[in-house]
Amino acid sequence: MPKTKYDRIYRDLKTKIEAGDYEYQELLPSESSLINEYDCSRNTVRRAIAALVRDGYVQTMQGKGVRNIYRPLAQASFTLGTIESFRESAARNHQESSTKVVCFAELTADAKIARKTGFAAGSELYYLQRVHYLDGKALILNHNYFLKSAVPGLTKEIAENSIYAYLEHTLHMTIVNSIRIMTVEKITEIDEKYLEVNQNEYNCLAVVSSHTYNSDGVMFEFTQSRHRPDYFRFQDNAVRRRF
Amino acid sequence: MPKTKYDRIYRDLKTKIEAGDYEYQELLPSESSLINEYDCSRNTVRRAIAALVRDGYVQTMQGKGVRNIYRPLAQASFTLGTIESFRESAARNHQESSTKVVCFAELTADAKIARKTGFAAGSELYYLQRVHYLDGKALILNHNYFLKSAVPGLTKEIAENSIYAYLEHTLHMTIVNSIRIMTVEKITEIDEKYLEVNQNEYNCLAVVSSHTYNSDGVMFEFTQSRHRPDYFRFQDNAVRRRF
DNA sequence: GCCGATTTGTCCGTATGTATC
DNA sequence: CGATACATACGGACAAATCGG
Repeated sequence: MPKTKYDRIYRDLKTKIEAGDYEYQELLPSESSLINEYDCSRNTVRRAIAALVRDGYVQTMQGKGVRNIYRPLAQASFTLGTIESFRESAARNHQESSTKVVCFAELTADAKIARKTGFAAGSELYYLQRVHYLDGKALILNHNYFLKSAVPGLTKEIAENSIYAYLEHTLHMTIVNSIRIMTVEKITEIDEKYLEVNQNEYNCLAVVSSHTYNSDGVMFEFTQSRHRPDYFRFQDNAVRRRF
Repeated sequence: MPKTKYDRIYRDLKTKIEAGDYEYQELLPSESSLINEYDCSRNTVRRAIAALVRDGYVQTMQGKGVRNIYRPLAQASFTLGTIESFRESAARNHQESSTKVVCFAELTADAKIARKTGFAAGSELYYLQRVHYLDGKALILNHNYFLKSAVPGLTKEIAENSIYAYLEHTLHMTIVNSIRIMTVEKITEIDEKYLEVNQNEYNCLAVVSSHTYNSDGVMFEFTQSRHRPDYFRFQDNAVRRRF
């Protein structure tokens, strides 16, 4: 599966760390021994290690070595920094997932929708409402807007499964990056209807709005994900920039 | 100020992009012309560009070039992926900030605190409650726990200003990374007291819990930041991993 | 305190592959 | 098809930090 050399090394080390091959705080093998082990250049090893640093798995110390700081998560959570479909993060957390399409429509963006989504007014769009279930519980209500010209042939059946699999494997689109904003908003009647939250308990929910781009540089998706507050959980590894 | 060559290039390009030197969707100069412009190797240019990709400023396209996708933010927000002190993000957003220490205590971690913070039971800790103000409004209630052995000599006066400045410039500590979890929690009386939120309007708030490590690999800080929901706003640029 | 060995950090040059135009 | 552009990979040199003798 790994297409490149550094990816193979990255995955191999990551698997070993997750399996507990290195103690918490233990040093990994030095770069030079990894070079021998994987029969590659120093740059290639360093690239794999840099990816582990970004993941929060290890930290590097000049003159000392590379330390394992990985701690298994106590609870399942979504991740920041990388794009994952709902199905993918469910699989990563070893959870059962399913998706129900409660609305599938085609529309033309008016001024209000344009302002809300960032698409140009007049754009032809698919508009979907989808509910994501994890281990049988309704957790997320998604409002998806897809640019029809970039995502032709979308159907309700595809949306019940994985839209991203359709984009990547059938349309051969390359998804590149997604700019996301997380906020907290008041709960609405629609939220209540699909997410079965008791307003007396929680009167707001977590909202993740995202603008997603493909390799042609076109923003092809705007999505607003409304998360049940009691199950909302995002994880992030932040690094200090030292310049 | 930039200590390395790739940092100088990174900052220079970033400044130009923010200043609007390149149109949205316009291509940046090719790697080879940047090599000439900055008189450096290809690796160095690529490293600077990789940092801009991570920031969500540009996207690279094999065979085509590097496209500017930077859009100035409509609203101020905190960032994910990088560690910023409250003062630093306020400055980035051109906002006035101040901090009030409402509790400064020293304590020894019992079993309950150990479970909550991740410090070993018996650890000597500083415990602080601080309220952060932005443009005069109380936005964040922070519960900080610092490991006394790693952060000696902390005082209320230091905490009123910038603890991170003290850590980095006085103690010469190197802050490396921070593992953060974002959740939504019910509002408490303490929150209400300091953040002046009307419970009828919002009965919950956004909580960011973080475990922060220094270059010795010790977790020296656990912080729970409780954000006023109506001003909570975090931004993230996620990339699709393509392997 | 010094020195040498080890380890990571920065930077360079080159070769080859792949995608675009 | 050739020229251009980014992607991967290799190898080498020197700097900076750490550690043990």
